[in-house]
Amino acid sequence: MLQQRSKDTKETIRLNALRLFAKSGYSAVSMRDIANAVGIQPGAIYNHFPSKQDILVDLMMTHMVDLLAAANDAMEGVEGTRNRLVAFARFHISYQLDFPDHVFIAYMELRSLEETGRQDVYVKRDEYEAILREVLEQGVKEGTFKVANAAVQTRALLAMMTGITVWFREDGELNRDQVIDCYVQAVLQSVGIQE
Amino acid sequence: MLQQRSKDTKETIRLNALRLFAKSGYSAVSMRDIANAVGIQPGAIYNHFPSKQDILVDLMMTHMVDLLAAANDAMEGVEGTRNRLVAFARFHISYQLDFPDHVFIAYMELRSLEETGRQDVYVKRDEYEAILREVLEQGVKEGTFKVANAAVQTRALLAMMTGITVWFREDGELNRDQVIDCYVQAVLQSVGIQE
DNA sequence: GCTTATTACGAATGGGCGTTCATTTATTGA
DNA sequence: TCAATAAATGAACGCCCATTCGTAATAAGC
Repeated sequence: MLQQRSKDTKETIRLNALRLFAKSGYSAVSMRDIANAVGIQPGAIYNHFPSKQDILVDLMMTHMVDLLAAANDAMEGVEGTRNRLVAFARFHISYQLDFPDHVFIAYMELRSLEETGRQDVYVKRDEYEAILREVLEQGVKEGTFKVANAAVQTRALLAMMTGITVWFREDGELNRDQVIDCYVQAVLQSVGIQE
Repeated sequence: MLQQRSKDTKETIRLNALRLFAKSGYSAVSMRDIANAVGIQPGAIYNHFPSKQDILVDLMMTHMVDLLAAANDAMEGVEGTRNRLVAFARFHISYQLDFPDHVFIAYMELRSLEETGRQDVYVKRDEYEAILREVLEQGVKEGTFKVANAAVQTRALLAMMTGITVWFREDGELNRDQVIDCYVQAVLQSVGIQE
């Protein structure tokens, strides 16, 4: 039997675990499933991750850190609350569409995390939510936006935009940019801005 | 050992399975977990349901049927697109808050359903989405609403409103009615209506 | 009160689970 | 070149899984 010997086995494990977790859910995926997908024996995974739980924590934390960095990047230098809202919306939706699996497990598998990892993820998520919330608060303060409660609206908008991955298909009736435009318009109007 | 003998064991199984599935996910919950919660032996469940999968199908289909009936009820006799939109929004959000576990598993455990049950649920879900979509289409036709694409906006709004259960707590900063008002305003504004 | 249908128990089935480990093989650095 | 390290195998561990089944206890109909 030929042995696959490569430096990036760890990365391959990550990729396959992510895909499988996203498709079937953390608890429905076994270490054997992951090992099969990678093409190694189950035991070999433990050379790279101390446990199944650690794979999930790794995936979720990596995602949150990357997401935050990318978001801050996208917002940097954008001036004006309206522009900042549009920038955030476009960034968020694009990110969902680019990394649907990451987003899905970060959202869905919080309950599969043991306490330690969960708290870390919560902190990052709050940090991410704060970016949008601050834009909304600023807009309300200036009178640009009409929003009853910025914190509530933040969660409402994030849920709205995140939901896109549930139904969007690249080969569907509308293409990516058309759908993004629809959502951006909905976001803008929802804060009381008419085009 | 005392034996619990009651006609509504089946209903108790349903209740506990729902609660456990919502908390931990279908595949993370074992028949032993359910039996423990009910206070019977695992084997006894099979007097009421032919399999674990059938419990899930039962829960999801019952929910979808109830949801549809309640929605049609709530919309009956409501005239005018704006009123109908508000009625639907209020109904949908209230229903989420009243039955968060039902809603959660109907949304989350579609992937745990085998093909047969899944198709049935999809049909019901489409039927439900159609109620909102038709309101939006009507509003666009009359010029009451400003919406780029009614089908997209339907999914966007449903995702937004459904997301409320993720964070809302009855003992939180805002009470139920205040939160509903926030969401209704966001919904109305998102279709281009200013209060 | 007795028969019959329900519903429960409790033990067993075969199989899959996460994880461990002794061992072998490949790669790396001096 | 050769020891040291890293990464794989493959078999095993004990445990839990969904489900089955013979048997016992209960409830319902006559």
